[in-house]
Parts: sequence; C-alpha cells; structure tokens
Amino acid sequence: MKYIEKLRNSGLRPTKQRLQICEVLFNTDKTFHFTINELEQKIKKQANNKISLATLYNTVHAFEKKGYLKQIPINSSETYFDTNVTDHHHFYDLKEEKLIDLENSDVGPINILKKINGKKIKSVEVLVKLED
Amino acid sequence: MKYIEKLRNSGLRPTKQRLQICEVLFNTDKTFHFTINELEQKIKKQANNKISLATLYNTVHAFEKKGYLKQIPINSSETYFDTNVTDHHHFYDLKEEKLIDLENSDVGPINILKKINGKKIKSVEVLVKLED
DNA sequence: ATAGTAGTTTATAATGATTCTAAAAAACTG
DNA sequence: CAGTTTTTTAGAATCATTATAAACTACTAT
Repeated sequence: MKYIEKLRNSGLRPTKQRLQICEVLFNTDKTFHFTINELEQKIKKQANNKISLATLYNTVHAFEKKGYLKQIPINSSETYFDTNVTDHHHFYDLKEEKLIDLENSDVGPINILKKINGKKIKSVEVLVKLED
Repeated sequence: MKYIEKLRNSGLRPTKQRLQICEVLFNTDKTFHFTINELEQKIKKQANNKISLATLYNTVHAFEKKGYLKQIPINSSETYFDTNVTDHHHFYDLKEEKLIDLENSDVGPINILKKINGKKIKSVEVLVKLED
C-alpha cells in the first residue's frame, strides 16, 4: 500500500480507516473540495463501509496539520477542505454555493507591502466571490 | 439622530435597539472587527443595557445585507464582522488569533485572469496568515 | 509469538454558535 | 387613537464540531 509509508512518516499509524480515507482523498487524478459530511458519504459509497464522524474529524485535522489537506477560508456553516495543497486560490459562486479552483497562474503575483514585526507570512489566500 | 435617516432609507425602522447598535458600530473614528458576542459585551458596557442576541444577529445581518458591514472570510468558531466596508484585506495572526487590517495600498493590485461565463466578480478578498 | 503499552476508533454526550418560534412590544398609517 | 406591520425577546431547536471514556488495534520489547 502506497499510503502506509506516508502515514508512518508522519507519525500516524496506518490504520484501516486512515488508509481508506487516503484512498478516497488522494487516489485520484483531480484534486477536490469537500466537507466532513461529504467525505462521510463518499466513503459510504466508494468503500461501502462506515467510518465514525469522530474518526473523520480526527483524521482530516491530522492530515491538515501534516499539510496533506488545506482548510479553505470561507464563511459557511460547514468547513471546507481542499486536497489541492499547492498555493492557489478560489472563486466562490455565491448563487450555486460552489468553490472553483483558481490556479496560481490565474492570479497575478500578490505583493504584501506591509510587514508586522516578528511575524512572517505563512500563506496568502485569495477568495473571489462571484455573482450573476 | 444621524442614524435615523440611514435606517429609514434602508427600509429598516429606526428602533431604539438599532440606533444603539449604530452608535456602537459607526459612531467612532476607527473601524474595527467584532463577533456577535463581542458586540453584545460592548453594548452592555457602552450603552449600559442589554440587547437580546436574536436582535443582534438580526440587525448585524440586516446591516451586512445593506452593505454597512462586511463579513470577514476566516475559519473560526465565531463569525467576524468588519465595520470597514471599503475594499481591503486582512492579516490573521494565527498565534494571537487576531485580525489586522491591510489597506488596499498595502497589497499590490490583484489581477484575476480567469473568467467564468455569465458570472461577474463581486469581491476579491485576501487573507494573509501570519506565524512567528 | 506474546504481553504490555501507547495510539486509535467508536458511539454517544456535551458544547456552543446560530436560527427558529411565537408572544409581547413598538413603530407606523390613516 | 385603532388597526396593521414590523421588531424584539426569551427560550427552544438545530447543527457542526469537540470531548469522553470504553473497546479495540498496532506496535515494541522480550
């Protein structure tokens, strides 16, 4: 299994549940956005079994901490995650309530001119809201 | 009262509560960020009385819809609002969990090169996360 | 292998922000 | 002022997320 090493290297035991979550999240050509509830559904269908919500929350947060997932900063009732962890941005279609990736090349370079003493920039995220 | 007209023009009856909220939010030199709970506290102190949470939620959302407030897109357990409704961006200090304004002039111009058919850009918001 | 231990999963309860409800109060209209 | 509509309110309901603590699983050293 290709994810066993990845998990071990991160200090996470390669359990059946984590491997299954890896399959659903990472074993695909395209990256995608999801909420915990959507992930639960996807696992029910794709792997035809159930992983408890608690585990999904734990695992997704662990993966986020390790940098395998990114949280998308958007005000919504549910938290959105992204399997695309490269530097990139998002459109948010207000009507459809849907996120669309904006590759880095779709956005001109962003220059942050202001500095805060003793702090360094961890990330720069752009959210472009769309209306009709 | 200077806010009576503003409210009436927005189709909102100028009630005692709404006027009080206007005072706290807008009768100040500096703009600021707040959560509903912080607003509740501020009103308790500043106006020395209590407005129910339901009213605070209703009013803040009404003001947002009218463009007097902006929601700040950030993943936090509470929703943050901003009395600065001009185009601008934010630092988010991950350690202190604090928002800091980035004036438009602090960020170079942002060019969105990708277009989505039939949609137009409503807003472009940049969130810059800071770490130590 | 096996026993011990440290980490993980799980169902369920708890939490907490937000929304809903429906009755009382206030603002408006004629 | 009487009637209508809007607003406020306390408290209940909702719903995503987190905490709990017991059962289970993966690992380690023998």
